[in-house]
Amino acid sequence: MLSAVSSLVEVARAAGVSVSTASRVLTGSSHPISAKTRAKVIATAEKLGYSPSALARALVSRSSRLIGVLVSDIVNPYFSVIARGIDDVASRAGYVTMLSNVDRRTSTEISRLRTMRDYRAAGVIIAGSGFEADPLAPDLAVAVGQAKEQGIQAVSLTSRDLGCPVITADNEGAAHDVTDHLLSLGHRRIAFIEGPPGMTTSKQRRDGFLACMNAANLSDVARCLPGGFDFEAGHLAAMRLIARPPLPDAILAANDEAAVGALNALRQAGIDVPGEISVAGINDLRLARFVGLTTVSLPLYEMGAMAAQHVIDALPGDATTTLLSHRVIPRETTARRPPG
Amino acid sequence: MLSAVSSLVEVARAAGVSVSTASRVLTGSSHPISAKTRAKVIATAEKLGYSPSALARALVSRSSRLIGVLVSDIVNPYFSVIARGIDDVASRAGYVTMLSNVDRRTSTEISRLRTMRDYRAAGVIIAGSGFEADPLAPDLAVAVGQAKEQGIQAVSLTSRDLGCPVITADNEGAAHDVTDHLLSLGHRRIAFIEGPPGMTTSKQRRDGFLACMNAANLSDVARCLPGGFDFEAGHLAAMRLIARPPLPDAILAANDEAAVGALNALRQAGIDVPGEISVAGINDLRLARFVGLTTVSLPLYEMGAMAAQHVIDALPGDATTTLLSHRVIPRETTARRPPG
DNA sequence: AACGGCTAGGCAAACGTATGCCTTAACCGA
DNA sequence: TCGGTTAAGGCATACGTTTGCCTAGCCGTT
Repeated sequence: MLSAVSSLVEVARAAGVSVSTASRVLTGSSHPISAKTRAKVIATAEKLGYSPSALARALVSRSSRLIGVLVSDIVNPYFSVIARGIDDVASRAGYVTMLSNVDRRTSTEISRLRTMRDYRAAGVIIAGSGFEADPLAPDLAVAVGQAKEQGIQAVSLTSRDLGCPVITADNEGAAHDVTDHLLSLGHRRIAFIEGPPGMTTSKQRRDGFLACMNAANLSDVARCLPGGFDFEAGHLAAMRLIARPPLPDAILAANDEAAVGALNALRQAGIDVPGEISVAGINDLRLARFVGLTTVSLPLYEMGAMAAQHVIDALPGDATTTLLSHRVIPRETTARRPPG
Repeated sequence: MLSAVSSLVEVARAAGVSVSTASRVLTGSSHPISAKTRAKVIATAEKLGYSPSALARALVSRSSRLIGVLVSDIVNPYFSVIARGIDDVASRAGYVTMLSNVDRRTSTEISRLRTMRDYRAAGVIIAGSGFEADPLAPDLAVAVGQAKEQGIQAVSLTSRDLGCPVITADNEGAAHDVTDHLLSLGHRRIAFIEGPPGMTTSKQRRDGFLACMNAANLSDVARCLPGGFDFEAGHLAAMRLIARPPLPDAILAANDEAAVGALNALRQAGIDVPGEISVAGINDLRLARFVGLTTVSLPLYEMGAMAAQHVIDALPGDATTTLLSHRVIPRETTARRPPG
């Protein structure tokens, strides 16, 4: 209470024991300590408001309880749900997360990864957006390699080839299944609003869509439009569809936000959803529930949780890929195709 | 590249200099070093993939570049925007943020604060939800006091009495101004859907609403309904209003999410917004733009940025309160009151 | 009586870095 | 020639822990 900062040394002195004894009491070591001494040390530590230096601990034990988390943008609900999953299992295990926003910039990703390394993080979870085609991508892989060499666990949440285990959603399957849902409602001419070009996730979702359409022998009426992962992109893409009739039977957007943007454009144009056209998205963010959007729920929280658990358990598994399952959530923006 | 982990000692040896010289080169100390030696050290460090231990640095310099951030729930956009503001200025200054979700539980808040202290954070930014009436609130203040004694900067983002500087939005003013906006559109009978009971923010927003109504001599037609900060709460509150006609002229919700919930209930009941009734919220989350909700924009990002800057600059200012300004954003859910 | 094992506790080294202080050499002006 | 300043670099200590190894006493066994 009096001293500005109290170290183990001070606690030991005040309790009349050696530093090692104090340490052993406070860490709950298996080394035998008399009940009396133990109580004395604990009481003294309490009284002095002792706070063990996690820094010193990490230094000597050569392992911190820090987990680095790299996301594109924490404001994006996609990433915040992942981050939440990570933090929940991390803090339950006594770990703390270092969060960093990298804004889809691989160079930033590399630099932040280096920072996490400097802090001797137990592990790093990379949930950046994953631009496969980025010329810096190999450098990132190198940085990941260096981290691993230093004993830092790395886990990727997008399936880029980073030389570390990947835990991710089955994006392709998700897109496939929601497409299938639209087909089961009788829709045939389906337009797909793509995600940002170059991103792994974008590609996987488009592949899923096309695979499903192909399997149904509908590849000739499948249509892909350039889009993006945000509201405006969806809005714009839908406007373009509206401008060149006839409208498709249904629109699938690579993303809930884009789907809502499309929804908005359609309704502004006086087009009834789902009366005249169905709309669906992917992700099942809270937003989707608000507007009643049909979508597919991705295991984002679980991805984060699992990745954190992987780091904490110091699991190996170098090139393993874990695919978590999804679920189509039908809501009010999709309906059976109207006759005619 | 070869050694699993390389320390300054190894770099020094490999470069044929002493540890202190290596240190001075790598930290850019003002101590004079010959250009040749400097180059040699830098090259060696590069070749060995040297990563300076931030832990050891922090230990010896007695100050880390870690900033603790306590939020209720990072998935809530309110907090993620704040967190983004923090991280942007933090990482630009070479700091890294430790994020922790405390779920409105003061006990968790205290425990996480302790963890941040153990890591000798340079500062802690407390953006928990702020339950004033919580019996543990004094304990939190004590924990903050201990942290400060240890040289840890503390900043609160809600105006609880924590004995540390407060940087916050003018919640009362925001509610006042958006109420005023509704009045200026001719509305008189306004219903306010409150936030969760016991929270500072809830109370301030209600106060702002009531103050504005009082000033307009309309306290007799001002009506407050219990609500909450989420979609369901707004939905429920609106349902109750619908069940007992007549409808008010307008509804102000303490929150965008609740406002959207109310909007949803009204439209489900076939009530035209803004034709028959106006609806407004507070916060101006992305969601508000999507649904065209009239709201008031709060400086959440700036709050975070400013708090981080405060920590980094190690500013004093014990009991100071900084109020950041807001702006009413009229959109499509409010309109002039229909005649009759 | 000698010895093994257990309990309780202390000593000191190590983790990786920063920095105050010292030494040496070179250089400059008087 | 000499004192003084400056450049360049090394030595050693400190930061706050953990932990392997050692000591001392005590008890029980043979």
